[in-house]
Amino acid sequence: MAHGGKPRPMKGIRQLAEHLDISIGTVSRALNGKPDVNEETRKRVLAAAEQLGYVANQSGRSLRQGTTNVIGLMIQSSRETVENSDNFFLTVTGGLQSVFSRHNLDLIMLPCPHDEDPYEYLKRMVARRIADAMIISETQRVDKRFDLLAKAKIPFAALGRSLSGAQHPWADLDFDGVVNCAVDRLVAHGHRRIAISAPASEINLGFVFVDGYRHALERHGIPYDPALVIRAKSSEQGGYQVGDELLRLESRPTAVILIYELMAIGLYRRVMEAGIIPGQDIAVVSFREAPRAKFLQPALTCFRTSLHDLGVELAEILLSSMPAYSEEYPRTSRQSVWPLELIPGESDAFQLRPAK
Amino acid sequence: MAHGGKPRPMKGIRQLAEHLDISIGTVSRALNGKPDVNEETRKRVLAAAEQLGYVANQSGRSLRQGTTNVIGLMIQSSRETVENSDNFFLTVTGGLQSVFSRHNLDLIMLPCPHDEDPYEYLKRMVARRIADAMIISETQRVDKRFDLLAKAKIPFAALGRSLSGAQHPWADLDFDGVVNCAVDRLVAHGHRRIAISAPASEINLGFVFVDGYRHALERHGIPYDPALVIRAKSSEQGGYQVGDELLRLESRPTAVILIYELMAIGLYRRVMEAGIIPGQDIAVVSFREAPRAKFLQPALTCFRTSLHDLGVELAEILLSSMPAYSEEYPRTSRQSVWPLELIPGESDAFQLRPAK
DNA sequence: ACGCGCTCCGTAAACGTTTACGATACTATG
DNA sequence: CATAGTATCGTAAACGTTTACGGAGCGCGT
Repeated sequence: MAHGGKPRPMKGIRQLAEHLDISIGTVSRALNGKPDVNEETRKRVLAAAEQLGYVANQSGRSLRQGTTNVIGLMIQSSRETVENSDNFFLTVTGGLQSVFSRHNLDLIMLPCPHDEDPYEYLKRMVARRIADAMIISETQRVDKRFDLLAKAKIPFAALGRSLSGAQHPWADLDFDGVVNCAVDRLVAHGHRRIAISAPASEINLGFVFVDGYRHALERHGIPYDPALVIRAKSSEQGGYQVGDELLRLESRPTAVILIYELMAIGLYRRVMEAGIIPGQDIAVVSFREAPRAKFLQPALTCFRTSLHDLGVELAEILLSSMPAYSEEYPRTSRQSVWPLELIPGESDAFQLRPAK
Repeated sequence: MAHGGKPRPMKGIRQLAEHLDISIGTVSRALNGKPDVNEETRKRVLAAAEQLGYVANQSGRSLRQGTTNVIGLMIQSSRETVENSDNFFLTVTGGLQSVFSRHNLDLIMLPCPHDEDPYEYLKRMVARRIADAMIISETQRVDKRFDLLAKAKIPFAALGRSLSGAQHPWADLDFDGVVNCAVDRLVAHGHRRIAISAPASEINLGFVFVDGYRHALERHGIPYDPALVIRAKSSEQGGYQVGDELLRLESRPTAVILIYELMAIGLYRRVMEAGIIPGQDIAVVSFREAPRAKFLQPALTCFRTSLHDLGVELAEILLSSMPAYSEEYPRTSRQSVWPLELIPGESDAFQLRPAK
């Protein structure tokens, strides 16, 4: 019988067992839904735990069963990211959690400090066994983190495709599709000289984007001109810089593909300073709609997708490669390119005059 | 002697001890910098640990000493946040980490899912003892989380001031100062009818901002008109909406104070659609410079601060309220208002004609 | 009466650390 | 030489769980 104890915080499963006059083994089994426990006593245990606010100590639990029920999402708060990701991660995180929460898995974000090597940071986190599985982002062209995780035998998936080594699980946006669609569209409007902006080529994204661009051009029999590839930051500032570079080119392109919509703000500004009007003198198409640039004039033609759903996809890919959940998420492939939808605007709506 | 073992991953401190032919107690003491261990053996232990890649299992450690060496930063990825915080958190996080890392404390971000009650989420995290201390953000006017943390006796600090209950530790931006400065400036330019935008008043920020605004007006003998307080989201969209509301007012304000710089993009757009030119027909001043709006025309008068340094301040406040670190961070006050710097632009640079 | 299977529960051993305590060897002191 | 003090280390007990194992009670068929 309860000896008048008020619901003060529990000290452990032992107290809860004493309170109920049963053994701690039974209490544990009752709480964890094990089969060999009377339904009657299970109810009593659950009720008492609820009332006394008992929650199993995570350290004890993980120590015993070697599992933390936590998924880690590593992000680099690099200057680049901080400036351009405009809550990319928070949005994807929502999708991830909607899946993980079904399995009582908690997601934590692990922000790697600016001044620490991402590899060392991840190594530390892995060694501490802070999470059962890891999601890494902002993958580099060659990224040692893949080997680290593989060697440590910890399940993982990448947000952003991997080119390094084996067939690691990842989900990524369909850069190829976007670039293909953009080039097709521009060519159909009469453009032949099409510039493109991309981040540094060590970053996977920077490589893949330009690669797709080159192939798309080839399909149309347009020669690839490296001078038209402009490396810039994915920010308004970067867009301004892209504008600068465009104006500096001897034979100015008639169209430009941006990798990040915010850049359009800076680009518009720069070219308009030079008396060039977007959507009239130069066509602009951009990847990945940010809600930011909605107010641009003329309206920007861009590609949109649900980052939330991308998170869902990535979560399922990760779970499918975790032994404890793999049978629940059977997959034929653990790589996924996520489609985007074209949002036509006015910024590329004009037909180029055939006259040079 | 090492019996030819290649540096494969360690299984525990026991193996490391066997490898070195000393007891696990000594190994533990050596690794943790305890005094009663020979400097010679300490070196050997450290070297072996480094070579074999041994890192103490966090679960075992926390179980024993009841501490995790982790600080949790809870964020709500609410729609509001996702849309407007533009990496506010990631930037502050950098400052937090720069302090925590000096004490081998790791920061993890705990994103509360949209569909979960923040209070319940925090309760779960606290019960799991996932972190030694907590930082909460986006505090509400009355926020039960403060009581929860206080009752659980877990050290915490808030990013955003608290109005609920006792004197909890927090750091926050100096909204009062900003609003005062903005109103002073506008009044000096001849404005008397000044509108302001703010988020919903349940959010502390929404309340504090408007409160400061009212007091500033009173100082100048200008009556407070509730109709001039426009509640809107802190996004371009919200700015557009603010423009709408302004145009709808019978006696149109000659100036407006925005709470978030991005809103200016939408606001500019809306009022210009109505033929009203910012910085000429209406004065605009905004709080908290986002790097986003740098390209606005006319340049926006706004207030800037270092969110990184705000993070540093917040970290020190938190540590000062943790018994293990308090002597290292002595403070007279655990509440801190963080100053901002005025960045004059052209958007409020005109003198209002005295004629009505 | 006996054995068997089933349901339910208690016991105790792990999991990997840290740390209080005691043991040992050595040095200094009388 | 005896003793006290110091430096260094080993031993074992915790920390809070989960879970393999076995035991008690019961019903049932032979």
